[in-house]
Amino acid sequence: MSATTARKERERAAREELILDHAQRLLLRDGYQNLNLDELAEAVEYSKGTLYLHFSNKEDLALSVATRALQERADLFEQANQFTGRTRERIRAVGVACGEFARQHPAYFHVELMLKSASFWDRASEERKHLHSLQASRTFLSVNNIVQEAFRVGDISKVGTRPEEVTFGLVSVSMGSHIAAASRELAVACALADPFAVALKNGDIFCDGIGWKPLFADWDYAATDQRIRQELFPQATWLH
Amino acid sequence: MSATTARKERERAAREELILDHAQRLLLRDGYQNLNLDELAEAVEYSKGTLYLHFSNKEDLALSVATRALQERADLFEQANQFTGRTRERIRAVGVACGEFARQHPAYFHVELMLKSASFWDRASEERKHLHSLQASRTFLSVNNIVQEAFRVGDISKVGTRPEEVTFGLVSVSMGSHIAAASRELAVACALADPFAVALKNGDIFCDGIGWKPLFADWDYAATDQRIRQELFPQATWLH
Amino acid sequence: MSATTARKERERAAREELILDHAQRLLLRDGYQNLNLDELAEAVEYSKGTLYLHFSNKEDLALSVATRALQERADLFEQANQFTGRTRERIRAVGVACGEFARQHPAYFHVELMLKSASFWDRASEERKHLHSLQASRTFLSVNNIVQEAFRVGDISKVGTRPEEVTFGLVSVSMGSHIAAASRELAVACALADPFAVALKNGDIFCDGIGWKPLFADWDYAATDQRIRQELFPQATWLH
Amino acid sequence: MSATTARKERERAAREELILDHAQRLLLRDGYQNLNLDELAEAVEYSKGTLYLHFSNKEDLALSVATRALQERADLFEQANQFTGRTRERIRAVGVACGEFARQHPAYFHVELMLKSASFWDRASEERKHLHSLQASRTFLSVNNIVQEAFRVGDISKVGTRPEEVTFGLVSVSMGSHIAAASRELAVACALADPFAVALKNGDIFCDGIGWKPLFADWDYAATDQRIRQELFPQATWLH
DNA sequence: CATGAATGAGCCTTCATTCAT
DNA sequence: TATGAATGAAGGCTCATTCAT
Repeated sequence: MSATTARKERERAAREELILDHAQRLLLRDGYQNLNLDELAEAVEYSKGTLYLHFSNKEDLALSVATRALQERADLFEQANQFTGRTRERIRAVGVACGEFARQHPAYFHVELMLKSASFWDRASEERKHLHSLQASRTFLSVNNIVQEAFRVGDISKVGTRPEEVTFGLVSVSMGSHIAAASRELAVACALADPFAVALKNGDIFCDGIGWKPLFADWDYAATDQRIRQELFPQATWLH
Repeated sequence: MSATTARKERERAAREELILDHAQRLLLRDGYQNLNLDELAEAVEYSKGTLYLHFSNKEDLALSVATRALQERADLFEQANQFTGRTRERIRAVGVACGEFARQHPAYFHVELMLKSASFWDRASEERKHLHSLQASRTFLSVNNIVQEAFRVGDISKVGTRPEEVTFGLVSVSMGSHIAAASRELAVACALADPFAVALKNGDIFCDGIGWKPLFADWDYAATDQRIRQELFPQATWLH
Repeated sequence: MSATTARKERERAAREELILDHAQRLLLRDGYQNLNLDELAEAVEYSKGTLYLHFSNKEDLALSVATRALQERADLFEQANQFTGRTRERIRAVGVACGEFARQHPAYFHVELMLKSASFWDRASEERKHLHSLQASRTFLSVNNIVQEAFRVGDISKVGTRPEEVTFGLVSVSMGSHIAAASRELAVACALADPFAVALKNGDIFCDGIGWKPLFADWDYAATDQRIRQELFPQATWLH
Repeated sequence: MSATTARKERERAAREELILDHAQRLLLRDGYQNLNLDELAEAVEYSKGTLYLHFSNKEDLALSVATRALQERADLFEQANQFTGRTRERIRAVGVACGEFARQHPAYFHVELMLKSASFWDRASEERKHLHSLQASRTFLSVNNIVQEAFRVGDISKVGTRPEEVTFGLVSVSMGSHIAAASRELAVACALADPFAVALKNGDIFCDGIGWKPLFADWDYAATDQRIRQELFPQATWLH
């Protein structure tokens, strides 16, 4: 690849990022159906035709937005996987990463749910669809690996339960908490102070429920949180 | 009211149900934005104008679909509330009711999430909006009342936790589980046998996690399930 | 005709008047195209079907409104024709009648202009169309008769001008003045105090212009006005 | 601006004129409410979407039609204002211009009246509304300036009458005559030979009526007409 | 005769996608 | 390669008219 070609490729990638940035903003504001390509083109200061040089259609574009967010999520999860300590500490690191992600992508789950619409996948390109499932796998495996390790080392000893069931439970609690927390009405009715902290707390309860050692009461998780903060998210100021 | 008027009223109500049935089907298949009133009219075999005799606009119609489902859910929850026994048995009855509901409304949570779309509530009639929040309250209170009772009688003794936080957790686990279970990919990856049973199991784990007595291991919940089945859902054949 | 039939006929006529009253009100408020038969039926407290027992379609209804107003106008004009005195006094009586009519039918000319829409006459019933032109003739002749008389007795002696041209001029001045006066912008720009008086004044100027005797300056028209008021509109309190 | 941009701009303006031409034709034939954008798009041989690249909605389009005609009218009036001579000669030039305009826009006044419909102005763009009132002012001032000059130089000496009242009268006579002349029935009843000449004649009568010197009988207005014809409308063949 | 529920053609407007330049 | 003018199908909503009761 010549130097010129390389530069052009870099410029192209940068522009794609720019498009995705604005598309994400508009998607979160308006939802998929109300995403207007005229407005997007205006926002990125490129023509509508140029958008189509990057994405073969609107579905493709939206899927890319979701995939990019999912990739970020997977990156954070894998980063959290580097955390050393007991398995429950490590799954906690993933929980913190998940919260951090939710803080940066306030309505990610709504975008994700948008993708469930059956008619959606018909028109997206195969390549984009593949990329998406790749990131989904990375996310899933990050959690599942820790759970399997927990079973292996005896931190979880629940008989009659497969690791995947625990992983599924963790995913459910996390996703459910973030979606429920995003509901103004429910958050008000329950007088939630910090909608992000609540997901972590629900995760704790779930882990205690399956007897994942060390139990919340038996360990200084405040100290663990401090380590997570220092080692994984040193730049973040939001973790208390 | 004359006999004729009464009959007409009945026919009107029946037709409204018919419209809602088909609207629900199309909503689940296509999502709100792709719901096509022409197609709906065709499906119910009434004219488009007739749809507008029942609902003042598309938003009103979709909201009615969600409200009707939510009402059914609230009915089941209140019915479950009649169940006698320990508080954890009673919350289990609600969990069973929730599973029953999910079985009958496979994608209810997606419809519910659709309503979160900001622009949605602008055009629906005040009456329909009121009806919806009414049913939402009934659902919430059904759970919250049991949780409060559990705190009162000492079945839950977790310090530093308010009843509403527990309720919020239960809602999160339940909703998260049903949404996650509806995701084909995840269900396959986790090799879930029964997607509805998993929500109940996650609920058990969560309740154990907060130390809601009697814990799962300390009680014959199979017997409780049998009572629930007999007393609340005698007609249902799906409870194992 | 039996007594019962007669009573029914009276009731029918009364209802038709009621319909026309409300239709006129709605026509002036909304214009023809925005006239809504649902709203009209609601207003008259009869069903939409009943409207169609009186009028074969919407055009027919609107034409009837216009015809009824025109008939009132023709009645007033013929009444004014009874006024005794010089021909110019008599045409003044018609002018006063015209102003009185305009006061009672603030936007009559707009309704009349509405009827000019070419496509309008296609669907109205022949009978209604005939009735309309009948009233139009009565109006025209009321004016034209006086003008012819003025030529005959020498009150107008303009050579090279036919009576019909004068009549046409009078109609133009009157209609133009009332329409122009109904235009807020123009009325404000010209600082018009009394939009109805201005039509009369323009008529005076026009009559003076053709030398219709006695000229405005040569006669006590204030006294004439008083007579018109007493003899033709004794009940009206608005004539100054 | 590059040559290409300039050419595109020209083409755009030309197409806008084309749209307005057909829109005007359809408006006069069908009225505003019956103006069908499908038919218009068909007529101009551009797509409906293209219409919306020029006009933001139907109201905007119709207003533009009216404004364009009004602008032409204002241009003619200001051109007539250049005419030199006695004030009454100059107002006659405006009258001739008005007749010329009416000849080219047979039903202009109906379009103008259409704009009076209350609901009309709600949706048109501010810019178009501003343009319209601008042209309306130009038209009004063209007449009013001459009238004021006539008062100033003593050509009109009618006491107790403000210039604006005279202007209002002239507008009324002119508008009324053109509207009345457009009415087939009335024109036939009055056996009008030339419906455009009659407006001029009514204007003469009105001017004589207020004593605007030189009176019609005291001046060779045929010669004035000839000068108007030569100086203002040399290309027109219709002035007799 | 009177009703009013039901109809369905019709219309304005939007916006994803294309393609000539 | 990048553009943006042009497209035209699609969809929500209205309302005059009909007709079974």
